[in-house]
Amino acid sequence: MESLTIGKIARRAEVGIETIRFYQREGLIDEPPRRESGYRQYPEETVSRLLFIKRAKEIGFTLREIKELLELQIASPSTSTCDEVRKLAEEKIADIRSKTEMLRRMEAALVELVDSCRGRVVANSCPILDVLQEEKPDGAKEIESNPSDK
Amino acid sequence: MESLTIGKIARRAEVGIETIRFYQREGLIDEPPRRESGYRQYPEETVSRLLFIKRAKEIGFTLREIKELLELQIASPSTSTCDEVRKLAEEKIADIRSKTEMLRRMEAALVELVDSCRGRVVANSCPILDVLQEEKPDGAKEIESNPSDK
DNA sequence: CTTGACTCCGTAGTTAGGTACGGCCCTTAA
DNA sequence: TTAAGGGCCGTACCTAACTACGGAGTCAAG
Repeated sequence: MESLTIGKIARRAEVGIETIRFYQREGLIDEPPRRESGYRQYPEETVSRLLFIKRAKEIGFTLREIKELLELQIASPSTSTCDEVRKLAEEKIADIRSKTEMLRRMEAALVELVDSCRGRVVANSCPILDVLQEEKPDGAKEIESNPSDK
Repeated sequence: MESLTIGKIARRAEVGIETIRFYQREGLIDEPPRRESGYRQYPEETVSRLLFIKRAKEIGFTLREIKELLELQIASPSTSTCDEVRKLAEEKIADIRSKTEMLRRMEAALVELVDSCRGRVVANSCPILDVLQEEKPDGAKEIESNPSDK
């Protein structure tokens, strides 16, 4: 009763039908049950999955990474993978924090830019690139002792 | 004196030489001055630019978008563009906030996952996809009155 | 019971973003 | 002064992630 054709989930998730077939081949979407005719029958849930993929792509995850993220939930098969799951999840959290930090800096730089524009003062050198100035708050790391970089 | 060859900035920014030439062609890096021999001479600043591009790519910006971001600083030519600059900057801020929000949700979901793993309770259905459940805190928008989506 | 929209599949083509090649010239340290 | 290691250029190639095609079977509204 609550099953959808590929065309319907495509419209709901705002992706192409071919894209869904592609994700299927790549293992991001499970192979759904079929009618006798061969038509795919998707559960509602698949729409969420597609939306998740879309959003995750927007924040720079590759399909490979997104697949890993999605698999983090289905780690039920063997309980021994719990540590692995935790490890991978922690890696992803680190990725996410790094991305968030960059976004925070970029937002600050852009807000500053907008403010200076509002104040009728067009900053001659807007601070987008300053995003990186702060990259190493202390100069402890990267002493650049590499002699090949003459 | 403070000029670098393409190989040196490539090593400093940890990108390939060919990539730099490619960015040059695409207009993300200005054409630098040359020696009589034709060798490119880059200022230190170019390294920051390359690092910025790298980081911006990691958070899902395309090269086209990154170019726009970089151009937001050099809006000095005509003061009349101030409004345009502000408009574009505000759009980018909105993009950034949307990305940040998705990252915040994903991080929360993963932290929850790690916590439940730690507690020796492997959640049977980990909450990665719940990221989307909250997508519309109120159900006001998207009434889905489209009759073609039968 | 037909007709127009939908779906099937395999395969080929496309775009973004690099990456490699190769023949030749330049630089620099021994 | 020479040889190893850059660097120059144009062009060709590559991977990821789609996107399109086409011929044949299916569904459902009228």
